[in-house]
Amino acid sequence: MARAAGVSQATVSRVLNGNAKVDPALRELVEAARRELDYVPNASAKSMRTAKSETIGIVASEILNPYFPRLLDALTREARGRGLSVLLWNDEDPMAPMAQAAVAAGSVDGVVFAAARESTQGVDLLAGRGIPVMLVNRGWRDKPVDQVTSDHEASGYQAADYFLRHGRERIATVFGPRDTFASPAREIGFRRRLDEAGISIAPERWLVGTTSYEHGWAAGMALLAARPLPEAIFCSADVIAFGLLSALGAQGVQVPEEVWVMGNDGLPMSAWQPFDLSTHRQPVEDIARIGMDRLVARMGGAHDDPHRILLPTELIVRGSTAHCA
Amino acid sequence: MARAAGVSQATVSRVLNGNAKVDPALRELVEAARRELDYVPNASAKSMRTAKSETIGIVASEILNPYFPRLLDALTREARGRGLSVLLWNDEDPMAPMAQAAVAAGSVDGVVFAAARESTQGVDLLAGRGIPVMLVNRGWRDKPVDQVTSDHEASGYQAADYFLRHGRERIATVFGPRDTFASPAREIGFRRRLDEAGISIAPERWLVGTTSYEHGWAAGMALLAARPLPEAIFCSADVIAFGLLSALGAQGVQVPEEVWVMGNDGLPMSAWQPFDLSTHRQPVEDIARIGMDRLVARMGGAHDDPHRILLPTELIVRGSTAHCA
DNA sequence: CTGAAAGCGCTAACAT
DNA sequence: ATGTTAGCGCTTTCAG
Repeated sequence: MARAAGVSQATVSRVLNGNAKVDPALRELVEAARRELDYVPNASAKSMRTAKSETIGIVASEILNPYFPRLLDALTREARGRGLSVLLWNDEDPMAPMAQAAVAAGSVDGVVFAAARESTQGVDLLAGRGIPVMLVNRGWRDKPVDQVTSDHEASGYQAADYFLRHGRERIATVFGPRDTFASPAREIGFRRRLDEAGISIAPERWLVGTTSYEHGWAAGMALLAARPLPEAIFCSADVIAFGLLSALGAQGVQVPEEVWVMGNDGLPMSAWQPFDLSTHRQPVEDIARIGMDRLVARMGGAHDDPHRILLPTELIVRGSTAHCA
Repeated sequence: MARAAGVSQATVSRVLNGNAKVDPALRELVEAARRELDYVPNASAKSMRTAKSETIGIVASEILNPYFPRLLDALTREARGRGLSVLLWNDEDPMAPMAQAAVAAGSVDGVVFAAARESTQGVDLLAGRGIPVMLVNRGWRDKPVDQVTSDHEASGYQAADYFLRHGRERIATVFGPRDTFASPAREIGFRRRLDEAGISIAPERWLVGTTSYEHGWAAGMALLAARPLPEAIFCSADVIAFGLLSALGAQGVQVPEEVWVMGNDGLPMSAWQPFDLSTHRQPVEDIARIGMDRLVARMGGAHDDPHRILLPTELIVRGSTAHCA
């Protein structure tokens, strides 16, 4: 390439990186040669020399969770907009071994944890070594690690508040796993609002299981077994609510006339007619943008205290709660 | 690392790569030091020296298509099982510029095209330069490029055959975009079976649009406007069928009593009670496994003719067609 | 402002 | 069987 342009290797580097002052004539020579040859600098050589890879890794453990594609789409767009490549690790191990190895090998400059489950050790290992780490949509109050998340606890609180404001006090709830971040936070928020109102829920109406259609279905069947029916049911994830609504429908229970149902996540699917589900929309694009901003700042050497950013969710009222009985 | 183990750099390399014979005592020395230091060889240096990155790229243009997560999950698992890293490019440009740049920079050894749309130019550029390229779930009869895909045309043929075998001859169809691979192939197969039976479909009952719930909904509304209703409707994607079923339901049309509906893809969601959709299941895991096998062979230097592998889909009969009117 | 040269951390050829 | 050495393609001093 330097030969083709008739200049030194150093000049090529200077032109391509735009750092130093180069004579316009030489610059044009280099750029012509680059166009001619479709030249792209070798990433390994550059990375070895600079100790930067211009690549981030994303740790994902739940690609099949219907919540994930939106987040992945947003994250990859943000990365692209910043000239960063994305390594995707489909890894459910809490140690995040693929991330550890890639960081140790210098393959990535930073790591986004998008995994739903609480993989403390993997994050600790990286953060402890000073590697730029970003937690998206995972609250983790005590850890000195950057994190951007929608305010799961507030959305739980607001869901309960919405039920109570509309006079629905005989309530049931269906939650996802306790070893994730979002679901327990929503539980805490929901319970807090109930406590304020002095309302309690019997254990058999406070169900915990997986984040899945199947769990929602099973929960629906279980809740229908006892009378009187709840006036309102909160699900910690839309996909759970889909299963619940399906079970209610299969048993001939009218929503919202007999029971209100509210989900959480704001999946596009929640607007589909058979569900028409009231829910809280998560600001996924904002999470990705702000999170990536922060990660890039860390990779650029920012040494300030970790940020913990909570973004508000937006209540979307649809047919599953809209019409009073 | 060589210093820590008290041996030469070359011996370290030999132990870690396991290629050459090394004295067991020295080997143990090296391995002890590696455990001690958590040493991982620098990926850039290795890559520069070997001109291999042990990384593949995946070109994806439709992360939000509900079909995609299963494929991505399967592909990343297969890659991990082979010790390959995965760069994900969320890129809807037909030239696949991110893939071009990464290949030119030596960042990847091979490229999987998982994009639904027909991005001919990007594939041509890579394949023309002899880069290992794999097309998953995209038929491309004429191109000298490896490809593994479910047999979209056969699944269309079988869907029509199923309708006709059950005496459903007043048929409507709802397809996805013509500039993709899967949908037109399904169209061709479906039409071929109809032609064999001498059955034709009026243009207003042969709808083409996007692969989306919304298109399915709109198609449903359009098809309901004319009487008599079709006896059976084929959708080229499950997600279209979801919209169609929703529209039929909203208009009080009974499925399957009044109309049969069949989808295509075999999404897990198609089993959900509100849809209970007959469909063709794509062998996504097999596609990923066989495709990755082939790509790895190419990256290993295989120079034989491109493979074009068609995998059969499996008809799943559910409530949307099961019960005769 | 430009070129020459060193060196990033590996692997492979060569020498022992 | 092991060590020594060259060199992959860049960026960055350092001279000029």
